[in-house]
Amino acid sequence: MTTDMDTRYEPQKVEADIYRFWEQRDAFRAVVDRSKVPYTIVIPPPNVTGALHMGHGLNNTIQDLLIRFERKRGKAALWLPGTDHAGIATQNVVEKQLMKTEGKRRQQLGREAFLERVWAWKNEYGDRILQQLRRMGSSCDWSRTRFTLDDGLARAVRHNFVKLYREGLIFRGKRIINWCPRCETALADDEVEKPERDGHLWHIKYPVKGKPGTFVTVATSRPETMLGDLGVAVHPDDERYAALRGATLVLPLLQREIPLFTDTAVEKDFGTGAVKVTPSHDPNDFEMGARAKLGLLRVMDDRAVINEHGGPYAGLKREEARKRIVADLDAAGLLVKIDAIKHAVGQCYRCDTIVEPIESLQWFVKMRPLADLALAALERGEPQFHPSRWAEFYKSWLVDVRDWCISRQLWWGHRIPVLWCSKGHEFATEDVAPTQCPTCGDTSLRQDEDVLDTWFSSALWPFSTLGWPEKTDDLEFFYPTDTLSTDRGIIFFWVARMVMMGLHNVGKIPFKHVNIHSTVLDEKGRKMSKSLGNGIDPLEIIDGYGADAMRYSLIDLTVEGQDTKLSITKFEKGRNFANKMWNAARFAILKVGEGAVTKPAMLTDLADRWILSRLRGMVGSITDCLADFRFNEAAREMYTFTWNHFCDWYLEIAKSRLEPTAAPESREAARFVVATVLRHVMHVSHPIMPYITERIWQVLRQQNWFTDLEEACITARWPDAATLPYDAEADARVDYLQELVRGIRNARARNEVELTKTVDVHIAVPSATERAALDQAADWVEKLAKAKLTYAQGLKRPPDSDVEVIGSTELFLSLAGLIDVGKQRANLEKAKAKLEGAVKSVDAKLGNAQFREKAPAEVIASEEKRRDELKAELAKVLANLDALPKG
RNA sequence: GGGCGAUUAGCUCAGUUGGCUAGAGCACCAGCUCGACAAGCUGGGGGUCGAAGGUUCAAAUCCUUCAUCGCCCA
Repeated sequence: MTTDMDTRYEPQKVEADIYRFWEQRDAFRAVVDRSKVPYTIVIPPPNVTGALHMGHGLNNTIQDLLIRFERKRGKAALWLPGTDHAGIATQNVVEKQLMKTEGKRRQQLGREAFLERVWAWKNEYGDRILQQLRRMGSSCDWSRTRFTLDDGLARAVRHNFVKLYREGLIFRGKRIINWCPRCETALADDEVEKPERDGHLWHIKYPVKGKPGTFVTVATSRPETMLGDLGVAVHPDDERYAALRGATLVLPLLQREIPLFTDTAVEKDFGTGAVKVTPSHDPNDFEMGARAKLGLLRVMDDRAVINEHGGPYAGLKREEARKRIVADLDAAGLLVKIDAIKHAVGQCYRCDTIVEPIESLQWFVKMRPLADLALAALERGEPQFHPSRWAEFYKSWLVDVRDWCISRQLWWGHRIPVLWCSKGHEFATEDVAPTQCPTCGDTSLRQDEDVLDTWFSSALWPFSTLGWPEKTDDLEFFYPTDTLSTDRGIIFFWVARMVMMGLHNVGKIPFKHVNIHSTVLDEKGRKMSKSLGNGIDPLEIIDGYGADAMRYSLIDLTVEGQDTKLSITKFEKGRNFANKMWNAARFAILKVGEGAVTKPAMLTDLADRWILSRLRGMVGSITDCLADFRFNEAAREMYTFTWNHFCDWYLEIAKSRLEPTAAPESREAARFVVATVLRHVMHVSHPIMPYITERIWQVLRQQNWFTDLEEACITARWPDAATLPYDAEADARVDYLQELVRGIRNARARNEVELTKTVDVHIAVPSATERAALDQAADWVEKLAKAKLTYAQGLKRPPDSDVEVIGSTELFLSLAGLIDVGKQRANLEKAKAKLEGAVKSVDAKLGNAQFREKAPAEVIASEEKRRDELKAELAKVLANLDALPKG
């Protein structure tokens, strides 16, 4: 890195070098250090198949800024990275590749050979997303990178499974599960998406046996399931069917005889009040069928093709079977009517294929006891959600929790550690290669073919990555973690399950805070998705605008709890800000030059006192904002301070004092102030904009301004606002002087005075206070306003001048020959109207007896003060208006 | 059907616990190459805060109802 600074900040030239610099210094590594307070974040592990998208961009910016902030605050900060094996998604990718390149299905290859292919794929592409995270500037401790299928995590998964199995919290049973016929696996309830779509409700007549001409009409949105009907249910109180109780119906098309039975779960008022019952293909029917002991009858295979129980429809895909069945019913005169309806149809969250509810033998986790642990923790306020409303959302799921189907008919994943011996004994074991049955010693063993839901391993992530089930130093020191930042979409999938497993296994919640970040939408407010092609690639933004610009813009745009609408042009703000910061530093370095800056014994200059006081406010505020999850406020603070206060005002004021010709004492003070401000701005901007601040920091080091400037910004200790001076007088005086400068500029613009021309300005100040302010700063007011000032109390208005009233101060701009009475009058009339309106509203308020009686004293006092000020200002405006030549 | 969120300038959004004349960025208009920055500087125009009620001395802010949009659950 060199000190040469281009006139524009060019992130492409420096980011890679800076990242290397941090890595060479081992700056991201977290060490167990009991003299420090730990601060831990575990990354939500992205899928190995994934590519960085803007949601990752935002979430990882948040995590990185928290980690950088806490690291700079002196904590032992650990950001633990890694990836998730993503069972279905990864298996799909490799299956597709296999089909494309070799025309083979995985079954043709066999389990072992196929898994070799997946591992090969993972080893080649699996860390692509981690490389992309580096581009963003993510300061993860890469030495601790974990993968949900690596040995340690596999061990944790087996340990957890066996523990839950022995505790009776994992069981195997026949239930209706969601089956994806494309992925050929079971899915958990929350892996099914249910968008509303157009469908039909077919009303079908089922003939009553032995009563020709008598029918019971049922309605269904899935007519093909009638092949599996084992009964028709009505409510026991439904008078319409009282006469038919105990009747037998004849299932159309198959002529199967099925009973009409009663069940209180039937809704009398819905449709005809009679429902067809297909126990193997619907969760409600499964329950009713069990109560009525109807038995089970699956009519579809794992690829949603009608099986041998479907009679003439055997061999048809479900869609084709539906068409044929409807046509045949119609031909038989059994189709009463077809209603168009809108209904929610389940589809696979990985491939969008319509999910088939099917009766199947699967492994489940009994969730109630675990959810109760999480609910009890929530009562204690653990974890804390940001924004807090998500706690309710999370709670609602825990209250209504259902058992979790954890077996998947996939090959890529953690194999279920349950075995059976040839005598039929079942056992679960942590042993990877068990040789005999613990019950009978039989050595002929068969392991369950299925693997576990990916979320089963993700649920252990905050502690399995720290060494659990071993009692490691890492686990003891870094657990519970501090903050989990994630998307609201996986509060149930992941957050809730981590909490339950953390409480159950480690006895402590896995994280103290859960930050639910915004959802990133496109400029039209739609979710960014591959299929819409409306995503913005973070890497393109980094290439074009720089990582800091992307990070800054994302944080600036993202209000806690609101979704973020994004378009490429939004990143210009971040880029422009980085450029501004760069140029401020460039200017400072140019003018302050090399060599030590020394703190003056006393700060005398008003502008110096003012900017340091503002700096104090900004540092304190950003510290609070970052500690309090108000990131966009922090972004705005640094922007306003750097751009408006520091660049627009302080640097402009200090320019002449930094010239070599300036008085040495004044110049030294200005050098000190510029250097100090810059140093602090780099500190507090670092969490959001790490690259540019580190780059500038390195240039500052070469300037040798400070003997105590740490070697790297990333690890330099976060500043304490309390060490900076608070100066109310300077704040107030500079506010006033800024008003004067703006007033003069305004009058100049109104009168079209050329920018190069210095104008004479007479200022009638109302009191000694304002005079004192001008005594301290007239030089820079003159410079910034391009004016020659004369000021005193009670100064009269010179001839040929325009006036600007600022509170109780009058500014008279001498305009020999250029005076335009019309413009002056318009200006004063406008001021008059505005002031009169304000005075009227204040008078109304103060004239109200209720207000005087009930409002707090300080509010009344401030209103009175305001009224006096407004009236004084109005009086001056009126007097000046009066003095204008008539006509 | 139930729950949550949103509605503020042309656009995208801020606006703490109710308390000055409601702010910013972009866009727009006018003027600026003045030795940090045109990705810039200076000045300016632009809003009855979705609607209607209510509480209050005081409402963008609290309450009720309604409208529109979005998300989640059934």
